[in-house]
Amino acid sequence: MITSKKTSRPRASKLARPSGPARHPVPAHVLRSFTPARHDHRRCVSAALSKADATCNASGRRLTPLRRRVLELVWRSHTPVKAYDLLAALGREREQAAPPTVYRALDFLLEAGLVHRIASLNAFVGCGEPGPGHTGQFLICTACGTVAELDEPALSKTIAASAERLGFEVRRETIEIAGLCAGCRRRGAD
Amino acid sequence: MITSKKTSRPRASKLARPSGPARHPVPAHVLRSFTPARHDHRRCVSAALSKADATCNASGRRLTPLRRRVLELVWRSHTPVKAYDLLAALGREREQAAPPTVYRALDFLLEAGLVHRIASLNAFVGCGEPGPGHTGQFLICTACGTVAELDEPALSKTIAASAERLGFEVRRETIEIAGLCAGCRRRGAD
DNA sequence: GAAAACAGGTTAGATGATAACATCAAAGAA
DNA sequence: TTCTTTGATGTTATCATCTAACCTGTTTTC
Repeated sequence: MITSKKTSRPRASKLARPSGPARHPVPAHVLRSFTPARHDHRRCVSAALSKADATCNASGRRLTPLRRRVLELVWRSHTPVKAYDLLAALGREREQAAPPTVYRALDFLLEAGLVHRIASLNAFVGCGEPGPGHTGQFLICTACGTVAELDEPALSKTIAASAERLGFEVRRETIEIAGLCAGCRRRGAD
Repeated sequence: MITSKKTSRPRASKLARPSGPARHPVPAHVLRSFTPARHDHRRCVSAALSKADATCNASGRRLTPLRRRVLELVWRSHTPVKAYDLLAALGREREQAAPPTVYRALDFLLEAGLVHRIASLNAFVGCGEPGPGHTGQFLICTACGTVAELDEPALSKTIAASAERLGFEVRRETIEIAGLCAGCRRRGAD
């Protein structure tokens, strides 16, 4: 995952989202869209880190160098990243890196709402719109591995209605939809 | 899980669902409801096994003694069962029981649609309405551990609509809603 | 009855996650 | 400032979950 990251090309400074006639314009409820084929991923990552700095400052949380570094590694890829891949990446750049190092950082980032855990993959993705309250709704492409994050109130509303009828009190929603993203369908991925 | 199963009382042969004025009558889209406090669980399990026999016969799959036994162990409890609890239970009744024994049986049962995997718990539950095509929608009570399975077309429809707008082709839905069931709320569980 | 396909046993190990305790640094109180 | 408390991380060990690979025996199919 981490190892297979495509080296981003700094000079391809098109807009982050292609300006041509997109076949599937990104609706407003999409917190994190599928990766445009070519985009300046450096910008993508640094934007995420800036947001993280801001939200941590605002909430009085300490985004330490280690935590920030783990967040950066998570954002390095648009596909979910495994804890042990993070561990390996950390191990390459510093002496000390044991499982608790990574898991503690991830716990912090999860709690701060900066990353999400994808239960069906045992993996983690950066959150496109950090902050409390929004729940995980994900579309996961099984071909390219990319994840899009939704915040679809209609979905939560439907769930709430269904739960209501059974007298069930909703606390946490795990919604992970696996399938094929538009790009992979177009190029005929299975 | 397996170890903490309540011994079912064979003589309490009320109906499986209480006939009194239920506060939350079970709607039709509920494939597997929260356990009524008292029900003849033996009947519950044997019904599941009969259904399994039937669907396997119909589809030409071989529900071997081992697979059938694992399915029975899964159904022993209305809460999701962990693979290693199954392994321990098997180990008590036969010599040979290693992880692959259980995981292979579970793979078969998953494929046959006889059990579901709850990704957020790394655990398995029996499927209330075996057969292909229906996707996992679960309400999970964090207090008593019981799981209800839904087949709420409105939910799938909402997801389909959302995916459609992004050109995403849905293949598999993982919907796991954690919270409190009616019973646990009533008795004031946290 | 031989070949092929399938079920299961067995060994080993990869991957995922946590407990428990030690150390050091930052933040707040005296 | 110095002391004290809290929080972050290092370190070791272990538990939990899942899979690969290879082998044996049993059905199924031809």
